Order: sequence, then C-alpha cells, then structure tokens
Amino acid sequence: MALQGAAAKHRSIRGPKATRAADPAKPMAIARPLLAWYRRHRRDLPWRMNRDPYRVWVSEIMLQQTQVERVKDFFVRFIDRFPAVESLAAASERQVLRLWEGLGYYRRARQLHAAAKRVVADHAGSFPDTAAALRELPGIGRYTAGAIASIAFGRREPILEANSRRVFARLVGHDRPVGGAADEPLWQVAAAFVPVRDPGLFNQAIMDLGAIICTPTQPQCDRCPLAGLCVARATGRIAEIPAPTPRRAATLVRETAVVIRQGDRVLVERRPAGAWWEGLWDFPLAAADDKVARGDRRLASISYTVTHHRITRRVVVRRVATAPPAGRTKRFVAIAELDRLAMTAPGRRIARLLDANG
DNA sequence: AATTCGGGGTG
DNA sequence: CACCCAGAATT
Repeated sequence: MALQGAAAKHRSIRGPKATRAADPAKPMAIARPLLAWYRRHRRDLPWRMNRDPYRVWVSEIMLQQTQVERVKDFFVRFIDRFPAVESLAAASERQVLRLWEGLGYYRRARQLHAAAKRVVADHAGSFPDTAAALRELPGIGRYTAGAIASIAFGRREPILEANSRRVFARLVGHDRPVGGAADEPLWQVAAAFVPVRDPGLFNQAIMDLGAIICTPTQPQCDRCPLAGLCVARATGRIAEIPAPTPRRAATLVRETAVVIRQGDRVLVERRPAGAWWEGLWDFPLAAADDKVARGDRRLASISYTVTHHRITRRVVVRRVATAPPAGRTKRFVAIAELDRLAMTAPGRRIARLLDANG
C-alpha cells in the first residue's frame, strides 16, 4: 500500500504502469466498473426517458452552467409546450423566452430557437448526427456537441464539464490548473477513456459519479467504483485536485428603477440588444444624471448579483396623469398583465412587489 | 487568453 | 459571504 502510494506520487499521466492507477491506454478498466455502478445508482432524470436527440439537445442547453435540480421543472414544462423541434421552430421568440424566464443565460434560449429553425429548414427536421456537424449550430460548443453525439447517436466522443473535469483530474492526478485552454490535457484523458461501446452511457456515468460520489468537497471515496484506480486518492491529494481557479473581485453597481404608474398600469421597456437580459422586459432605469423627481415614492431596494457585479437597485414609484407613448420597446401595461411578459429577474421582483402592494 | 453572460442552492 | 454549477460566444 505504501509502495503503491509512493510510486503513484511520481507518476505523470503517461507514466509507468507499475501500480493500479488509471491508465488511459486501458479504457475498459474504467468503463466496466463505472457502468456497473451506473446501472445501480444512476439518477432518474426527465431527459433520460429516451434518447430522442431533440430532448437530449434541449436538456444539454438548459444544463449549461445550471444545476440539474434547477433544470428539471423547466425541462418538463418546455418539452410539454414544445414537444418536437418543429413546434419549437414555429414558436415566437417571446414564447420561448417566457418559458426560459428564471433559468438565466437567455442567449441560450435565443440560440436554441435559432438552431431549431435551422434544423427544420436545413436538415428537414432531423438533427445532424456527428459532433462536428452539431457544433455548427448556435449554442453548441465542444462539450454539448460531444454530449449529444454520444448520448443520442452513440458516437465515441469525449465530454468535459464540471463533473467530468473533476473526476478525470482526480483519477489521473492532474494537479495543474484547470479551465479554458488548461483543460486540454483533460480533454485528452476523456478522449482516451471513453469506450467504443456505450460512449453515451459512459459519459453520463462519469457525470453522475462526479455529482453523487466525486463531489467538490467531502467526496465519498469509500463508495466510489474507481477508488482503487484513483491517483489523487492514492497520493492523498483529493482535496487539492482540481486546483481552485482564482476569481475576479465583485464590482459594486448602484442603479435606480422608476416605476411610472398611472392607475393600475405601469411602463415597461424591452432590454435593447447588447444589454444584459437582451429582449426581456424591465422597468426603465434612471439615467445617471436623472434626478429622482419630487413626489417619487421609494418602494424598495433590491440587490442581486450578475456574475461579478453586485447590484443594488433602488425602486421608486412615479405616478403620472397621462400615459407615456408606447412602442415596440415600451409598453404601458396593467400590473396584472405583467405575468405574461418575459421579465428580467430584478424586474420580476419589482412586479411581485407591485402585485403585493396593490 | 480573458470576459461576459443568471440565478439559486449550499456551507 | 464565497463557492458551485452537464459552457458558449465574443473580444
């Protein structure tokens, strides 16, 4: 045991094979115990009912930087409303965004919609079935192409995302920084391990292992089917691998939203192209030099975080006698009608305040 | 290579 | 509060 640990300590990914460490040259050494574990412990997820490429695709887009538990209900509602690529392609962007509201990264929804139209128009409604062709569609990058190609089409394609990055890094003892270009060695590890047989199940199994057993903190190595092959475990470096990536400090932002109200109607604006939450509705934000008018009533102050921006939004209500002009990007709508609009997260919080306060 | 996209859950 | 999450596109 001590011998094994000492030997593993000085082994690189392509090092000698003196011990039982994971060896990319023998993919089945990983796949066999992993798939056996997966058959018993895999998560029961709504997108795993079948291998319909459309469903796999929708789930993979929703899951980008979004946790499984959060996606479940959104996925079921979305599939219920748009059961096939044709119905999604035929929908309006407004409908798609409304179903996406609250899930975040709204560009995903617009790209999903655009890709659906392209699949219908250019591929007669059937998905491209190789990773390279899938990557031509908007919103599909290296990971998502590999996931769809392997899961829906049985292609031998690797994947690397948050779970598999951690699992593979620990498995081979990859103690260098990860993320971005630094992930390339781990892509090579993933490519070496993914088996010809059942690559889709293998990829899903790696992700489930990362989500259930090989967790970021306090992994349950005693229940891991790959524990005996894991270099990080053999060398006692589980807690240090993968190396944490430095984060940017948060920037503080202050802004003021003005609820322009006449009776039970309020003014909302659509976020312009290039702005955060492009295409979603929100209350107008006061310009930096726009003094809060006399008579404005302070309604609330809400804070929220967008990546590395910490934003405090003061909300004031300004009652007006005449309705401001409407247009494609400005609408004057009854508070009760705000439900039907796809709104930004802070905008929705304000809408709920208005609803609660009458 | 670095930045920019959300939002909620967790310790 | 810090960290995390089935990443992709843009610059």
